[in-house]
Amino acid sequence: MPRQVDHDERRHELAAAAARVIARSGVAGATMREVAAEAGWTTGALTHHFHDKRALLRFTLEASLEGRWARRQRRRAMTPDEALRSTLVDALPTDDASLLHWTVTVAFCAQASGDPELAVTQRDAYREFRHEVTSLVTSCGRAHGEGATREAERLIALLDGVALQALFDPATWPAERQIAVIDDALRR
Amino acid sequence: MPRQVDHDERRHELAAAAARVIARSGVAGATMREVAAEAGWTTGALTHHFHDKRALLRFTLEASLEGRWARRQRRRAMTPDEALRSTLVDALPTDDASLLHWTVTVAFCAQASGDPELAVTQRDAYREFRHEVTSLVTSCGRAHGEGATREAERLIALLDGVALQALFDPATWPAERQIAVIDDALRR
Amino acid sequence: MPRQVDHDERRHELAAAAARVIARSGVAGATMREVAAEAGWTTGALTHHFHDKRALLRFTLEASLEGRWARRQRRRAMTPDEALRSTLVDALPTDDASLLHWTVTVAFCAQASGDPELAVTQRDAYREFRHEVTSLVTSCGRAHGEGATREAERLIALLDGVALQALFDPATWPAERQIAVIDDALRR
Amino acid sequence: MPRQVDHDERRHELAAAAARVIARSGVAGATMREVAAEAGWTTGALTHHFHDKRALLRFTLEASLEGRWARRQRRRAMTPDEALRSTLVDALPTDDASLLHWTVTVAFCAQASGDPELAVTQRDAYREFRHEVTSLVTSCGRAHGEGATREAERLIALLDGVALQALFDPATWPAERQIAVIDDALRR
DNA sequence: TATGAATGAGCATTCATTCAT
DNA sequence: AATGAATGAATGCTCATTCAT
Repeated sequence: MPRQVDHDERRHELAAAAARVIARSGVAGATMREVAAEAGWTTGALTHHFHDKRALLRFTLEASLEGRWARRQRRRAMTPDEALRSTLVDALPTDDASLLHWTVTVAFCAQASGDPELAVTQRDAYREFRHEVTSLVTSCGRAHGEGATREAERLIALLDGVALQALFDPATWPAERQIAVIDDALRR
Repeated sequence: MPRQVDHDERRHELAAAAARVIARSGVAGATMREVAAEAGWTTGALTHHFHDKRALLRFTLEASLEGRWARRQRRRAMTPDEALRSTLVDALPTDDASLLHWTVTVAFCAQASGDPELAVTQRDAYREFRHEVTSLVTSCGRAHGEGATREAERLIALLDGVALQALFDPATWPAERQIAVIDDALRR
Repeated sequence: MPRQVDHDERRHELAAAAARVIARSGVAGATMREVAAEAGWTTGALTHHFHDKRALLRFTLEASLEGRWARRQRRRAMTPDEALRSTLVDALPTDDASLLHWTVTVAFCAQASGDPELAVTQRDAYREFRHEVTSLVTSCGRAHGEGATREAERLIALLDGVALQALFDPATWPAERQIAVIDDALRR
Repeated sequence: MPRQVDHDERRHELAAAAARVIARSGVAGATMREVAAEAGWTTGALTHHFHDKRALLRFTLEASLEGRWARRQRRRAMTPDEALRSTLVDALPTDDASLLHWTVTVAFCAQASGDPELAVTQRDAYREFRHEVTSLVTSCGRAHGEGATREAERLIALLDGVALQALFDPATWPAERQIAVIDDALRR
C-alpha cells in the first residue's frame, strides 16, 4: 500500500504556500514553480493535488476567505454587542495572519475580472459576511429589517476601507487605530 | 512643441486602451498585443511610446488616478461644505467613467505587491487625496489638526469601502445608495 | 509455474487494453495512465509487468501481429488452394478483431521510424508471413522458386493495399469486396 | 516598413523541415523545438507562421500529399496508357523525394485516429487519386463505369501495398522491382 | 503483488522585447 | 513614426518513471 496522505491537509498546505507567494510577489508572481518551491515540493505535486492552476488559486482564495470565520466559535459565549465588535475587529488586518488574508483577498480582486467563478466566490463570501453582521446588528437591537442591512453595509464599508488603507499604508495604520475607528463607529 | 503634445496625447490614448482591456480581462489579460489591438495600433507602436510594459501599466494607473481630480476645477466656486461633498461623491463609481477608473485602480492593487514603484504611486495618490479631504474638513470647520486627519480618514475609508462593494456587487449598489451613505456620514 | 502463466496472461490482458486505446486515440493517446485505466489497473501495475513504456508497446505490437496466425491451426486440414485463400482472407480487416489488429499495426508504422527494434519486429513479421505465403503458393503449384516469392509479394501487396484502403475508407470497403479482390487475384 | 516575407514560401520551408524530422524520428519526435532547429529557426518563428502544432502537422501532411501531383503537368503530352503508367510509377517510393513523401504519409496514419481533420485530409487525397486513376483507366479503354473504379482500386491497392513493403524492407525492393510489379499488373 | 504519491524532464505555447526595414 | 518578423525565456501542464508502503 502506498503512503497514506491527507489530501485536504496537503491542499491547505499548498494553498498556504500560494498565499505567501501571492503576498510577496502578487498573483502574477504566483507561478506553479514558485508556489511549489515555497511549499517545498515540485510542480508535479501541485497538479497531483489540484487539477490545474485555476483550481489552486480558487482554493487559495477560498481558504483565505475561510480565515474570516476561523474565530467564530469563540463568539458563541459572547453578548451580542461583544460578538458584533469581535466579528468586525477580527476581520481587520491587525496581525500577520489577517494581513496575509487581506493581501490575498485584494490580490484576487484583480483576477475576478477575468474569472467569473472567482468573482462568484468573492461575492458570496461578502454576502455571507453581510448576513452575519446584519444578524448581529439586529441581535444588538441597533436596527431592524432593512435598517439593519443598511447599518451592516455601512459598518462593513468602513471596515473594508480601513483595511484597504492599512494594507497600502501600514505605517500610518497600526492595529489600535484600525480598531479605534471601528469602536468609534459602533459607539454612535 | 506640437510633437510633444502629440506624443503625450498618444500616450493617454494608449493608456485609455489599456484601461479598457484591464477592465475587461484583468491585468493578466492586458498583454501588449491586446492593448495595441484595442488602440488600433501594432505592438511596435506601444514600445515606441513606452519604454516597456511596466512603463505602460504605470502610466495607465497614473492616468486613471488623475481621473479623481478631473472635476476639481469646478469646485473653486463652491462653499467648503459643497466642495467636500462633491470631492467625495465624485470619487464614487457612479457612472461608466468612474467605474472604469475604480476597476483599474483595484486591478492594480494586486500588481502593487510585486512592483514597489506602483505601490508608491498608489500610496502617494491616496496621501494626496487624504490631504485634500483633510483641508476641506478643516475649511468646513468640522474638525481641526489631528482630528481633521482622523475625520478625513474615516470618510475616505467609508468611501473606499462603499466603492469596493459597489464594484463587486453593482446590483445592490445603485448610484443613489452610494451617495446616500456618504451624505449620511457627512450629516453626523 | 502457475505464476508464470498468470504473468503472461496479465501481459496479454494489458496489451489488449493498449491496443484498444491505440485504436481509439492513436499511439500518442496511449499514455500509461490511459492504458492502465482501460485495463482497470493503476499505472504502477503496468511497470510491474513491463519494464517501461516501450516494452509495453513492443509487446502490444507483437501480440497484435500474432493475431494473423491465430487461425493457422485449422488450415492443416485444408487443401493447399484453400489454405492459401484462407491465409490471405483471414488477414483482411473484415471483422472487429482483425480491424483492431490492422489499426494497431498501422499505428505502429509511424513509431517504427524512431524505434529500430520495433522496425525489426515489423519487418520480421512481414518476412515470416511472406515465407508462409510463398510456401503455399509453391504447394498449390502456382509458381516455383523465385517466381513463387514474386507471386507471394504480389498477393501480399494487394492484400496490404486493400486493407489500408478499407481502414481509412471503411464505407466503400465492406468485407465482401475485400475478399472479392483477393479471390479475383487468385483466379488469374 | 518591416522586412517583407513570403508567408506561403516560409510555411513550405518549415513544413519541409517538419517532414525531414518526421521521417527521421517519427511524428512523436517532431517536437516544435526539433522542427525549428531543423529549419534553422527558433520555436517562436514556428508559431509566427502556424497557429499551433496541429496546424503545422496538417500543413506538412497536405504539402506531402501535394507531392503526388507535382509531376502531373508533364503527363498532358502523353498517351493515356503512358499517363496511367506514369501516374502509378511516380507515386512509388523510388527516390529520396517520394520516399520522404511516403514516410510522412504513413507516419500520419497513426495520427489520423486521434485527429478527425487529419483523417478527412487523408481520405480526400485518396479519393482524388482514385478518381484520377479511374479517369485514366477509362481513357485507356481498359474498363468502363463501375468496372473502371474497381480496376483503379485494384491498381492503387497494389501500388500502396508495394510502397508499404518497400518502405519497411527497402533492401528487397529496389526501384526496378517496384516498377516491374506495376508494369506486370498493367500488362494483364 | 499492487498502490498511488511524488518526481522532474520535456512539451506546446505565450508574450515582452528587439530590430531591420 | 511605425511595422511586423523574429527571438527566446518563462509558463502551465503532461507523463513516464520511481519508490515507500
